[in-house]
Amino acid sequence: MSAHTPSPTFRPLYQQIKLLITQGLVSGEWRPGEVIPSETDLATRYSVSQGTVRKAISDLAKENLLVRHQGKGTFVASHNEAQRKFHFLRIAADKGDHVYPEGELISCYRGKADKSTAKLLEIKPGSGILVIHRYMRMAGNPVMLEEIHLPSSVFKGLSAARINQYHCHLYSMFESAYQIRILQVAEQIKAVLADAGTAKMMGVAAGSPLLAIERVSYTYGDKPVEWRRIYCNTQSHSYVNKIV
Amino acid sequence: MSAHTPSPTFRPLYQQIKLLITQGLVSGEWRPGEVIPSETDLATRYSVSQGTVRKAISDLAKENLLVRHQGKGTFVASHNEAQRKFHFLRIAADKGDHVYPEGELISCYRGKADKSTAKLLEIKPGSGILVIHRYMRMAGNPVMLEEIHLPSSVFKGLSAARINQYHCHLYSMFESAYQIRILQVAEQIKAVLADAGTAKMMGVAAGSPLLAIERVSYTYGDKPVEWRRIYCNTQSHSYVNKIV
DNA sequence: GAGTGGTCTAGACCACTCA
DNA sequence: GAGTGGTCTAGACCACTCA
Repeated sequence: MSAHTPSPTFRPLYQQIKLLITQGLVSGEWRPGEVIPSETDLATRYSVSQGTVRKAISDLAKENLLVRHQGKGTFVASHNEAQRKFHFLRIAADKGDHVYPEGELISCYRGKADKSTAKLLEIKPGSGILVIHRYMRMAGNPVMLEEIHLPSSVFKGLSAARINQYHCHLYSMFESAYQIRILQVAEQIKAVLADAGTAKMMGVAAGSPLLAIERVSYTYGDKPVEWRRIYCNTQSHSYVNKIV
Repeated sequence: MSAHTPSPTFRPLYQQIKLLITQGLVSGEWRPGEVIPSETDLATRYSVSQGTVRKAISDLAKENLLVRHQGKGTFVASHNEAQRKFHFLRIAADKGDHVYPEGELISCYRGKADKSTAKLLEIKPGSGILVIHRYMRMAGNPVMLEEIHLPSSVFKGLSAARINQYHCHLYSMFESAYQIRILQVAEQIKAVLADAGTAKMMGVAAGSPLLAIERVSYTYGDKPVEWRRIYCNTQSHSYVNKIV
């Protein structure tokens, strides 16, 4: 690979290396939790200096695609890691320890994308989707009620059985069963009043205040692969956010 | 400055440089919006290579303390920059453009910190505090109602007049008038029902759902310098969050 | 002790800004 | 054209991990 190419096609070498490494991740050459080749190996493979590979890896680590461990190597990030479990789950009990909620599948069925769902998932209206309802329980109480929409073209063969097989850990299942890694989520949060049906399911009085969170989740290349609506009982839990 | 110092006192040079630069920011040697010396100048000043200064600056830029502009120099970050205006303000209208809300001061008075306020601000109970009430209006409507608590030991001589002088841009005022730069905020969000008084002030029916956001804001060294409670009407606005 | 990532240097050259 | 940050290299040595 040549050093600098002149403008206007100028693109730094390390960005090209980032793309090559990302391709290795997308293609599954290196899978979540696995170690990738060392910096020096990648440097010879791509015919660049170790410093250039290093910059590419640093960026990818910053973007949470890779995790570096001094002395051990660089690993493909995974939702199975402890510190990632809470990364996209910003609900915490006001008192007590930070306990990971237990998912409980309510239902899973096939349907067609309506106009707004299609727009959010960037698919054609009428395309097949999967609709999943589940509880997230904390200390046994149903703190969240979720309605999850997935494009069935991406999640082929997904069923209630498979969800339960992964103990309702959806993002881990996306990774392991479909090689879909969630990298980013965008949320819109509102305060709403619980309607009769939702209230009953969540064990609160009708008209209770709930957080209504709409989330779209993105994988490589900013491709949306999930949208969900979450109702959250904030009686004794809060949505926590840290902005730096 | 010597190259590597042996363990156990080992601390990378670039981290020491980060500290030195941060001290220049805290002391006011370089003020928000101003340019700091070039990488080569800092390298000679601190007797390290330009690469080491560069790594220190990169980190500080990543932490939003500095902003780099190729060809121009490295600048001290400021809340007056356009892209920072919305950084800590995650409320957006569901429809229409991204308009910055107008602040409207309701009241500003002195008080004493109760136990919980003291704990959040890390001051002694009974210490003097300033309490500020204000609206944040979007397109004229009071979308947010805020109750802001500041330690008076930090914000000496703060008054309604000074707040209005800065057009209710509090974080800009913190910077310009008190050299306090907000670097990080931690929020807890709940859904609540509007009580009669709050409802009246916000122009909604009593019992309407509102977001209740509790925010603690931190400056250099993770020092808390503000806590506020925000009530937000999410009828036609949302709290937006992007998690990467 | 071999292999990994982490730090640091000195030097080259490029892209961008501004006068 | 001078000055800034941005990229890239080659090489040295350090801290950490694991067998």
